[in-house]
Amino acid sequence: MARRNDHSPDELRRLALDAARRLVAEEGLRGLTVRRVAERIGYAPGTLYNLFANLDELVLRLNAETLDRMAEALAAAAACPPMERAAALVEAYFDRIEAEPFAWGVLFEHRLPAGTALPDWYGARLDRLIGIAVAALEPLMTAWPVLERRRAIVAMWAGLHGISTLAVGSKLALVGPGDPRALGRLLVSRVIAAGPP
Amino acid sequence: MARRNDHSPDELRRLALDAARRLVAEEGLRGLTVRRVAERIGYAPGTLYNLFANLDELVLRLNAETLDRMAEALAAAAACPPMERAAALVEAYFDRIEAEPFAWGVLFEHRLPAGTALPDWYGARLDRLIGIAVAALEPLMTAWPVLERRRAIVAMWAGLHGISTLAVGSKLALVGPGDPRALGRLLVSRVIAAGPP
DNA sequence: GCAGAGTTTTGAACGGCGTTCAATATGTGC
DNA sequence: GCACATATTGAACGCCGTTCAAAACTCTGC
Repeated sequence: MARRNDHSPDELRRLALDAARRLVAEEGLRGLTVRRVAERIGYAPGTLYNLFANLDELVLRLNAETLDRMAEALAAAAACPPMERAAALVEAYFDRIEAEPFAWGVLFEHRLPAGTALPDWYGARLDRLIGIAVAALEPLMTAWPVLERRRAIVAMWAGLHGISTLAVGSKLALVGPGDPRALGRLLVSRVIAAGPP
Repeated sequence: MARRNDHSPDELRRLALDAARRLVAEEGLRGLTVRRVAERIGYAPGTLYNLFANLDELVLRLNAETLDRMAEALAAAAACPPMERAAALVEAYFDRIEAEPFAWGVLFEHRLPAGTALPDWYGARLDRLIGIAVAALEPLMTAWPVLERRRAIVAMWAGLHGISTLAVGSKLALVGPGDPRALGRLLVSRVIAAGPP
């Protein structure tokens, strides 16, 4: 069989990624298998290997789209008056995660085999995200020297990831009071206000 | 076959966890399988199911020990003059992670099947860890109201986890300058110094 | 219409996985 | 020695990711 002509390769990739996203939303990374994706889109497992090098690449593509969605949410939130901007970004960040907690979890749960590096197109997504945060927050950090601002923003960024990761894995509730959003607000507002050491 | 009497059940669990830790150190979570652990300790795969309910429990036990080691490292670092304590804790934290980066990664990479809660004995480990940080740092946070201190410490704690997770998965280098330790120091020192919003 | 070339799709096959469980080998107490 | 209890085994099951020769399809040139 070949060229069923139902779908172009790009359409097939779209179908596969949508099916994968749905599987992840339902059961997390453990529920995402090549065979199940294939079944959901009505093709044989082998077909997926024409579209992606292997399951790892499919997961990376899925994660890239998750990052893109976050980037759009943050960019939209950044378009507000400077005074409210930091708070708006934090809210948008957690809104996005709560909309798709499993997909966000996969971002950290998935690791490439030892020795395999993340592809460039994936790194570009991370860059874009941090770039949005830097552009939005830098002007607010009047207490910081210009050259230190990016570093501080990366620290906040990583800090938010930590909070959200622990929250998604329900390892945060065990440890203390306060919802993740409050912790995120705390972290970001304190670092912005504090100024350098 | 039965009662080979080479090892008591507790000794067997010890052997299995040691083998598991070595496998993780070599290849990460992907390299940790029931069959390989069994092979390394010279028993059949089925035997491991007398010692652990399943592979998930084995991983949780391994993670619990990883948390215990971190707790000991932090407790040791906290026994220093208050002025140096925050910095000492951050250094000890990253020292520990660098000693076993793969094992630390497994802490976040591993998720239980959807719907399964973390067991109590695991939560106790998390509690002990955060308790050590709270006891060590609370006295330093003179700018914070007493009731807010724990919340702020949890936020820092989660923030450090974010930094270390991104660093271990090499998703941090892609995004900005500065080594993880510097970001950790920045986060902790700024929150401690800042005082509440 | 048709033949052949060129692709896409298939599905069986492979080795490995977690997990179960009847059968078995080894102890212990009599 | 013998029966009881238990720790251990390893084959079996159903799943997994991945490969690849064969098959099914489309397209081209006639």
